Amino acid sequence: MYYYKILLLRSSAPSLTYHSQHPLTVGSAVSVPLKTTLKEAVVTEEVEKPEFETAEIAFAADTYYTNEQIEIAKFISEYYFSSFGEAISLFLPYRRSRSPHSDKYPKFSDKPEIENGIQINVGVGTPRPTLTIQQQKAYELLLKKDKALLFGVTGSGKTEIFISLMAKMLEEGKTSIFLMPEISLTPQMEKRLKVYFGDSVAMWHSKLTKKKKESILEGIYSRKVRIVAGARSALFVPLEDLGLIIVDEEHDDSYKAMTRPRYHARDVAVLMGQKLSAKVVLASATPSMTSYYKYNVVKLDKPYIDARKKYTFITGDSISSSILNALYHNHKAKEQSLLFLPTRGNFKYLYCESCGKTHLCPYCSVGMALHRNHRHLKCHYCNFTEAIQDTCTNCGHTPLKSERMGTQEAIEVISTAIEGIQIEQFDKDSITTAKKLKEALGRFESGESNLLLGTQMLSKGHDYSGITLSVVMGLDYILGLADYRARERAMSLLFQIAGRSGRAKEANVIVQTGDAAFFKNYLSDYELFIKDELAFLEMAHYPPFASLARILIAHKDESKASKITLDTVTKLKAFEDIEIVGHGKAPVERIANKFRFHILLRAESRVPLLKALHSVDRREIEIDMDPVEFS
DNA sequence: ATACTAATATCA
DNA sequence: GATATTAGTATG
Repeated sequence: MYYYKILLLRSSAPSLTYHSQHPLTVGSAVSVPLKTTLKEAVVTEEVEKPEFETAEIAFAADTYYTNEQIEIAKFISEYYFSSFGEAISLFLPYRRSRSPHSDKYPKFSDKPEIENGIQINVGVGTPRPTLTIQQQKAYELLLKKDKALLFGVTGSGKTEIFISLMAKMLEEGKTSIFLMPEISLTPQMEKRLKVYFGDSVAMWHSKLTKKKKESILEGIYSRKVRIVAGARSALFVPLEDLGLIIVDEEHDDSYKAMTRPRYHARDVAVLMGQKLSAKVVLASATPSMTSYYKYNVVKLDKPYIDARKKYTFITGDSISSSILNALYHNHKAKEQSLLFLPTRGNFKYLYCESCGKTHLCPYCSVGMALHRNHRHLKCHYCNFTEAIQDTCTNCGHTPLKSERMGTQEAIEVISTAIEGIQIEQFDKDSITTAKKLKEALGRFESGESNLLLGTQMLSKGHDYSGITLSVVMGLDYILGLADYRARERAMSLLFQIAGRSGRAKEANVIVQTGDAAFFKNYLSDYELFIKDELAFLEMAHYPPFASLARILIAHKDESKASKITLDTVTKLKAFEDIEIVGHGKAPVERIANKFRFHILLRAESRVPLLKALHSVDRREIEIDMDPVEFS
């Protein structure tokens, strides 16, 4: 009889011991009886016969998790504070060879052309895009590096480089993973990749049907699929001989998982590359401060000088007459426009209409939030509270504004003002399915609609070549968020949205902000912004110059939530090498009838943070390492 | 995580 | 006192 410790998938239960008639290998996927049902689990360790009675492992699947997968899952569970069962569930297991007798599953170096009698797409026939001199240079630089950040403005042709790299991998008998931040971006990319890779490429994301997933997995197992492209979850597919991981739009916060395990796909990709000796390429037109600071930067310049955009800065916070005017004239000229509004959040911040500055906490250099009950202002970091201000501390302007407009309202205003304008609403509320996305983009491309109006969704990757006018609203709101990356978020957003327009023709960009000087400074050079911002982050002790963790406490009983928060803070105070930046009610005080509190922690490096956090009782709190969301 | 059990609140 | 709701605990 053999005894094994097993861990339940998608469970935070501790490891349990079961027995088996037959020997099993560590990593094997198994099914075990627990209470009344069968559960999926993983064999993690062989052990001696224990004191207590054990149940028998029901059956072993023909799939298994590799040592590397187990190691990475261990890292994820320890670093991001999830159970191992939750972490390993991210991965899809490999499948054992179906032919146990001819058990030579040759590595590609042996005889790459034929595998189980199937001809695989290899080498010679792989078509490749023609690269410009700039692209070729970047491509060759990337080939030499284990990991690097490809920094290239929109329209500089990063995708051709990705395709060349993946083609190169294909020729070497290696596979590739290509990550993009949003499911909605996959159809467009699929079209481009299929041209070069045909059936060797498969698109993967969490919304695929079970059937579709199975069919793709079959392709992966049979080595027909050699490239998997898709959203976050594509990082965990069981590709053999992985040679390359590309993380496109690496600055995008969608790579950070918002549910447990709260991992950051970009960071896990880098770790995975290291573990599997696969190349990692991060890419963006507006790289994150962290990646720019941490990795080798390969710059990709545009083959021509981009002088096609004219920026106009206006103040205000609503759809003003100048915006309506510009939209009207563009519409009259039978041209297409784009209008951006930030997502409507739950919170309002005080800002000055005149100079654009947000009213800041005197201790934290973050925006003071106007509280729901409207009776006071509060800093979400240190809990500092003060009376509502009426006058701008920066320029003396009175009164301060706190209004914000949502997409729906904007559409009403514009369609009333401009007769006959067809507006395409482009946000999470209206674009709920791939079909709706396709239809909306289709209507816009065909010219059926004239104005694309939406939220962050507009900034992500879609190519709207015909746009000649972009209006960017609400940047002041983003600048004023209680988030140490508020400036980065506002700046990258502006660059991303501006990058969507004027690809084919000359374009106007209207930017509504009270702080035009800040944006103007950097319009022609995002790298200059990065350098200045990094200096700020270093001075203010924020990542990448410090490590952050956020603790979330949610409980139906407000006093209980408060007590857990305070107890945790007390425990953490014993650790001298970590700093409790602040604690108190979370900006969104109540979700799903639960009261929410939070604690923000900071340390020089991740090590003391992890040490302290592993010592506290984690049953009633949720730990978010390297947080990107503070609501 | 989830099933099960003990503890406690709710109600006629 | 019976039942509904919640808190606590063991699972092999």
